Amino acid sequence: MKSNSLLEDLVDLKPARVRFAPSPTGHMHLGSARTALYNYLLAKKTGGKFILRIEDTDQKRYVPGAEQELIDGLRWLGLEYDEGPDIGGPYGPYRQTDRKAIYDEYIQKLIDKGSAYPCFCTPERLAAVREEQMKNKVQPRYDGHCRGMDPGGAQKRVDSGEKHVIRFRMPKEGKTTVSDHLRGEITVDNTTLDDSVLIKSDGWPTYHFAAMVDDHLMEITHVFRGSEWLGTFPLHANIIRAFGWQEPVWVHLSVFLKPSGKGKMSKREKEDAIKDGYSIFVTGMSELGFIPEGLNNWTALMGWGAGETEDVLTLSEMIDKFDIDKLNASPAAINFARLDHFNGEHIRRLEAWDLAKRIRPYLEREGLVVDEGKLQMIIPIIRERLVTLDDCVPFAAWFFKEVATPPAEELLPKGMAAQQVKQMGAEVLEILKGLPSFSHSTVEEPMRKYIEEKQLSPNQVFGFLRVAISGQKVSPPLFESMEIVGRDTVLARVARAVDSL
RNA sequence: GGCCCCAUCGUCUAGUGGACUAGGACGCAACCCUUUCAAGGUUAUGACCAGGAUUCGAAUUCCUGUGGGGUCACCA
Repeated sequence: MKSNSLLEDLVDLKPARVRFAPSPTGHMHLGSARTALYNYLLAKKTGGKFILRIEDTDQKRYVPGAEQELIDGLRWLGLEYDEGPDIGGPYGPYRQTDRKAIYDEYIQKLIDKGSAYPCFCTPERLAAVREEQMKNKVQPRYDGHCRGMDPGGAQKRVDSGEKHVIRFRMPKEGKTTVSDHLRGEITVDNTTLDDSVLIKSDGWPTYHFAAMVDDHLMEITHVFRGSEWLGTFPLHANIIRAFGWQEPVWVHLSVFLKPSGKGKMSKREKEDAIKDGYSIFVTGMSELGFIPEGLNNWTALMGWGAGETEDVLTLSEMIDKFDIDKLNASPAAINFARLDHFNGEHIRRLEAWDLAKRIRPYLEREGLVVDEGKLQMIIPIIRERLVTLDDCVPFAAWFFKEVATPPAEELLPKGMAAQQVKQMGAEVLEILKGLPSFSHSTVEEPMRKYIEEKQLSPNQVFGFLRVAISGQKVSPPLFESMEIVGRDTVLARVARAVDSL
């Protein structure tokens, strides 16, 4: 519920305890990155705590290495957490599989209160019931077979080791009203709610139970989660109310849609994204040359109206501006072109030494031996040309390796014959050789003078030199490049080009 | 299909009854700058889903429809 009463503003500014609670079942998705970011921003904004909790109660879906990837992803994004499985904290443990005793204790409390009950129905019976319901066009729901069982008798069967689950005893009458910070109040008829499973027959809790218990015990004040939880929101509220606990502020974030805006990313779109040089996973993004500053900025603004004008924001500016009242409830289509824009902007804002450090791996990945001094000199002439870090390869790789003699057709500027170019090259070479010093400023002037004398266009002379020296039609600015590769290399490559014509 | 959520330029968004001739950003187009590619600068195109209702006045409130999304597990 949007509110700007003074009282609620003050409440919002109390230090928040927020958590990012992923399950280690695969790669870290862009949507997760945004959820983590919003959590982080609110924690920093209010001077609160950002917590990482691993929700790994489903061993069937457990993916080895996924937890580490999550942690690495968070660190890479710059979203340091204050409490988590690998660093500990006063509310631990932070991995749900390490909290089994806690869930056992709390489910017993719920059973004792009469708000939960053991259910001995077999999966086969449940499937049959569901099938029958579907056939009769009624909504598939648990039929309450074990709901009315005598607690003492049920307990005996449990004690004897009979296989069972624990279900929530959902109120059968009335309505449940829940409140989402972005959407206001949502009221549903309790008849539409189900007696959901809280503890599975393997003894582990479901999300519904574990997350509610943990959020309470960890004193979570705000829950950011995807809108896919809206359907089970009333269930969660009822569980919390059955315990008599206080609810956190709920913020259900909208989902990311595929670029067309029609539906969420499918397998097909994920493959298309890869083909286009993008990814919907955080780790993929870093390999593709995106930087955390750019990625954070991009995801932050999908679902958040940060301001009227300035869109390029650093993490600390985001903390400054962050406001959960400004979050948007409508779904947002992924727009990779916008990511390019933010990434380029943030690359240009990096300190030269920082950019050099970040670019180096992409060059080395190409098998190049990168000289630090040279790299430093290259930064100023390529930085505004980079959209992603790996764009440095086409612009800068040639500085660090031998380049093959370009084919004649590449060497010839438009509308010039080979003989003419050969002569031009020879003349230019002579001028270059005669220069007392060799820097971008001492080279440019004589070159321009030559162009004027010969009534040539800059394109003709510079184009030839560019290809002769870099081996490419596109390069960073010519004279700065010449200075960096050095006089000897320039002379040798120009001479070689002239000879080849 | 039931239930729930959402609805402003192609996309992300600003907008909380009059300051809206609806603002910004990305993209697209044009021009300027220019040795290539960029970056930068200037300009242009471009939207309140539809219909009712409330009101002196609606992008903003309400209703209906339509469209889109989510969810209906012993997954999270």
